[in-house]
Amino acid sequence: MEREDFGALLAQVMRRVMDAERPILTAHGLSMWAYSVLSRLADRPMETQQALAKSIGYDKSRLIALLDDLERDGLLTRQPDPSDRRAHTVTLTPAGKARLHAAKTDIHAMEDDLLAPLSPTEKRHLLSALPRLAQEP
Amino acid sequence: MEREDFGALLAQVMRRVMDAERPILTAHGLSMWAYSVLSRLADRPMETQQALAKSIGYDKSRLIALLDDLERDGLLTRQPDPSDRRAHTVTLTPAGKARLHAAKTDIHAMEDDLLAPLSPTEKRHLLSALPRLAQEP
DNA sequence: TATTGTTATACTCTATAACTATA
DNA sequence: TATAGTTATAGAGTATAACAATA
Repeated sequence: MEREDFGALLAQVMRRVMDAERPILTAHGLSMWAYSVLSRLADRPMETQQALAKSIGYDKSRLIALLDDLERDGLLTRQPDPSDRRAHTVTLTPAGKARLHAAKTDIHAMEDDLLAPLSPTEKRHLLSALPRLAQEP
Repeated sequence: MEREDFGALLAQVMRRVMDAERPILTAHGLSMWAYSVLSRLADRPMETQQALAKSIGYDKSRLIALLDDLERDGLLTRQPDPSDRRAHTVTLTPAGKARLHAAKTDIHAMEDDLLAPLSPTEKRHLLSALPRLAQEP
């Protein structure tokens, strides 16, 4: 086998990143999925919970309990859409933004540490290549 | 938030790769973990099952049933180490090597496809950077 | 006593299908 | 009828502890 699997390499790096991320998120009172939800809502509110679930690759039924917790903690709000009262718009609260920002700061510091072995050029190439690989062509 | 999380990017790419890998492995009669075991054994046999479990990030207790299946299918053998009869050396059979090679060929083709949007330089940088990020410093 | 492979068991995560309320 | 959110439940995946054989 001439070359190592790209997927296997990704998995190994992923494992390292997640192992380093878990304690940071725990310290901020967030699970991995909670962090994923808050991150997704940082840019703009989501019109429906279903769209939110799909965009982070989560199941709409599992999302309920997660949103319940985050809402109870005051990190986000669910508001029925006036034009379609079945749908709920999910919005980050100021407290949610603050919590996210605090966690993200620590995570970025950890990631910078992890990426330190790379040269600036490599780092730049990596961070420019990954987004293109992430989305369907 | 100035930049996207490295971890989030990795997760997205990982999701794409795994979605593309699953049907290929199924076609070759392998689960993700089975493929991981065979890949790990490709270079050289493992002296103990415990070492094998650790090196692929799996649980030693869960490994049992997986090895049972792979052994029953004739893809690998477990042999008690003569010097320590508690330990079992796990070795790939010719059939195991053939199955792995067939699967790996298809997976590499899929990966080449997935990496196609990158320039040769980017691809080279990526495949050289990941192994260094994969291992602890 | 400690370790390897193994088994049993409990726990978490995930997917599926059904229910309600709106449309 | 179809869809958004929700609930309930079954199944897969995972972790933990305990056991027998060997060191």
